Amino acid sequence: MTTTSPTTLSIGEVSALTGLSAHTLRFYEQEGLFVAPVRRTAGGRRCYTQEEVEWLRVGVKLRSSGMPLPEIRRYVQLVGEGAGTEAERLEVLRRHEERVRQQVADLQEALRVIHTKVEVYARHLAAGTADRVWSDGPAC
Amino acid sequence: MTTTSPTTLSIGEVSALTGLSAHTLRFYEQEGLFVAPVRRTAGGRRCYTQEEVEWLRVGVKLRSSGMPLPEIRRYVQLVGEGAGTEAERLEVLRRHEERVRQQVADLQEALRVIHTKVEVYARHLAAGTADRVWSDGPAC
DNA sequence: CTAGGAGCTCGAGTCGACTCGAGGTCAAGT
DNA sequence: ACTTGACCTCGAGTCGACTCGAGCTCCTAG
Repeated sequence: MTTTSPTTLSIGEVSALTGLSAHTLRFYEQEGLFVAPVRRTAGGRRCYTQEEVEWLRVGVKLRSSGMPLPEIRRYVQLVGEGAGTEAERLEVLRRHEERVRQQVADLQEALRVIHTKVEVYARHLAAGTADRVWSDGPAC
Repeated sequence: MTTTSPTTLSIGEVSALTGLSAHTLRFYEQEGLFVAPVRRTAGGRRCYTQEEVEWLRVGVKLRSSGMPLPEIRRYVQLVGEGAGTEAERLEVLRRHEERVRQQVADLQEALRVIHTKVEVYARHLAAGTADRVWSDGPAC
């Protein structure tokens, strides 16, 4: 991957740094997930600033926690509008935070159910090694 | 929705009970998420047993925690094969349990990042009410 | 006996977020 | 000058899990 000046990074470098593919980085730009289009070199190649990479680190967490692209775009757009939009940005983030907390709670509930089942199987297998494992009751 | 005998349930009843749509219940059946095809009335309508509904409660948790249909199908198939497959069933469940734990951990990490950002905005807004909110440093 | 709601099958459509490929350009080492 | 590998754009394809609709049948209450 191309190496760029000390303060600026090629798409390949950013890809390595963020774990996003170059394809995805271009896609995100096109989807408006950067405050402004990424700057280009004379030859037309993207060069990312440190700040953009910083934002990507956050953006990746927003995505991986399930924030839809349109909502991220909205947030970015607010940032782009500058001062005065902070309250709404906060609201967007808070709403998402709440959703993630709910998600975690739901997963933990699922985990409870799954783990119970795991325990049942584990117990029966431990008890029945070299023996017939229970064949009564619901089979699943 | 049609009401059925005391021990058996119509698709509408099961839908109400599990939160899955009738469409989805049929889809699941076709995808092999039941040990055997659901029994039918003389008129060709599905009638679910209590046991099947019991299983759906578990199945729903597996799905909602992200287990892919093919893996659920595999588990169901093992159940269908009867005694002797318990060890593999356990393994399938354990593998999924592990994935869910990882998912939770990832979400919690994302939550940490998001919450930090929320706090930053909250603090700045609290400090700057009726004043200009910070306009220095990275804008996002 | 008839009306209307619940079910049935089958095939097609949707949705979001990538992911890929073709066909070309740019740049750095030899 | 050439080769090679990283980039570029644009449009199309993929994937999983539903979701919907058309056109038909069934059943029960009035």
